[in-house]
Amino acid sequence: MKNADMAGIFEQMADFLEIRGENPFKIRAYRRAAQVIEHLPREVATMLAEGEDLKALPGIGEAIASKMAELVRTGHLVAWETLRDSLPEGLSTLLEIPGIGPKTAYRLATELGISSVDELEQAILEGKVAHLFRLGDRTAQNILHSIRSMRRKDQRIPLGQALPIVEEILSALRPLPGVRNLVPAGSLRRFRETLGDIDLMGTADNPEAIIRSFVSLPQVREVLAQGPTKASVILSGGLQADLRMVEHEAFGSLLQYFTGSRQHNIALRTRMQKKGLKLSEYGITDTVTDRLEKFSTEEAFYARLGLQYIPPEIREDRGEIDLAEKKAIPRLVERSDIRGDLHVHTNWSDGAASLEDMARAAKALGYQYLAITDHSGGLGIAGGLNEERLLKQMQAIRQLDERLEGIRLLAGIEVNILADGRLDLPDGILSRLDVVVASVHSALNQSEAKMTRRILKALENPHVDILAHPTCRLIGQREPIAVDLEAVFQAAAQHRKILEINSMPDRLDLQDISIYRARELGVLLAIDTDAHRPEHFDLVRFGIGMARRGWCRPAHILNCRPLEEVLSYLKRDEASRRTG
DNA sequence: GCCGTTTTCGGCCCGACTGTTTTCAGTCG
Repeated sequence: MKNADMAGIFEQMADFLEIRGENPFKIRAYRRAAQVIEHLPREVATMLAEGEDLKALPGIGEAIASKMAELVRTGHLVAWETLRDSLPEGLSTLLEIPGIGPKTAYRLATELGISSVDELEQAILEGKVAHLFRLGDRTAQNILHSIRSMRRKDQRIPLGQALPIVEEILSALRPLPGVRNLVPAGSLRRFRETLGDIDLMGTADNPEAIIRSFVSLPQVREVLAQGPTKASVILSGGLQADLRMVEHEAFGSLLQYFTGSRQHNIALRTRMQKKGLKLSEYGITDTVTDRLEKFSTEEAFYARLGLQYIPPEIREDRGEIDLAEKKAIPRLVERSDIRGDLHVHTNWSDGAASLEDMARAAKALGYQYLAITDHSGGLGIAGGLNEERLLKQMQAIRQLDERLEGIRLLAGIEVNILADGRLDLPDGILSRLDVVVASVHSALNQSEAKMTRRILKALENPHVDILAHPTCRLIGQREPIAVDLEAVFQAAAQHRKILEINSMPDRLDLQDISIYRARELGVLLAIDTDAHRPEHFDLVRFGIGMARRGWCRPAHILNCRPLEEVLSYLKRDEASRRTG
């Protein structure tokens, strides 16, 4: 049983209990547990096998810990099955419709016998829903509307698709007269890999005018709601975007509130409640004097709570509040820490730009070094390099490197890991390169055991330096390969290999919780772009976002180190392999 | 169901909006 499945079951437990009108705090406990499990950096099954006490996890007590153990041991949860069987069928499906909560779902199921979205649609059209007590025609039409818009769009979209849209909107609104602040909040600001909607926050002298401009942007397909300080719209891609404007003085608490995460805010408010402080988007209220204090910046807001500033990417209620109290939040990696890129392509293989163009683009960014790592040729990847062409390219790289001032070019390769774990270039030529990036591009459907052996074998090769996009996932398109990541991390730590954080927005691979775990195990990481054209260098911000979500400091990232240290790491690595 | 520098029992985050209502339940973020 994987963590994601287990989290799903506890989430459903919460839904079922809510439908049955159980204690709301019990329900919340199950939801919290589901969140915690979903974001664990290790599999629960592994933790149990190693004799760890699940009750040590936040939000997990006696009852839920034993249910988790039951799931791992038997693959079943009797309590969940009993609950499910006690309720009408199809309730979970109805709950997925926005605007339908547990109460409404239960009444639709029991009073009208509805068990699917199609049946619900039919019932609305026949006017049955509008006749239920406390549900009028208006509500019925709204439900119908959400059913139809739900069918139109896929739920969450990748960060990389959303960000350009957001930036377009921001650059249209920011120059308007009177605008003082305008920024994204929500999961976008926290750099979550997918988004359900877009939240924008702002302050302006004339908020209503900004709202009006927002709803009349060309990207807006439909206006869901529009008031003097808030509007919700559907963009042409089907994505929902909300804009909220507040007074300048309250911007800090607004931004904090809507950046979330929900779990972080709940933890924060619970804690401050005990100190007599009530937190909201308007500010902080002293519950004794009932006086509201406003904050124009997030920094001031956290400071008033006696906390160090907490970067948005780690606001997930995973211990950051305790650390902020002790002023011990780590200094997370930033873009300005990045000194080079160790995985890029050129038109020698499937890239779009020449060696020189890529090199100059990297230099323009102030990078100290750039590794050229085109594809190896064995597997039909467009223009992959065979041994002969690789030798020619090495020569071209060395020549260009001599000619170019201010940046060091490293000769490398992205070599395929074949189905049996061998590489598709011989050791002889790999040993002459500055850096060897290895990755899986074929036979993606292997069993977990086979795939794990395959990758471990590649990591045992003394010439391999970096394992690129370790799970091979494409967000929303291709599932990650089946692989025992814990074993990969341990092998990487043992052989002192580097794991990649691939910045391509549709990859983001490793993902945040894996980065967290790899770092914990002492694995060195590299934030690479896998750039295929100069503009791709900018994508590094996505990799940085992931690394920050994994609590990485610059010390955890190889390409935050200066050239000499990178070279000596790669070389020392080789020396240690020879002796070992 | 979880949790504890007020507590092993008695609490548990906060506010807005909507639609249906003459005071509020349900849903959402």
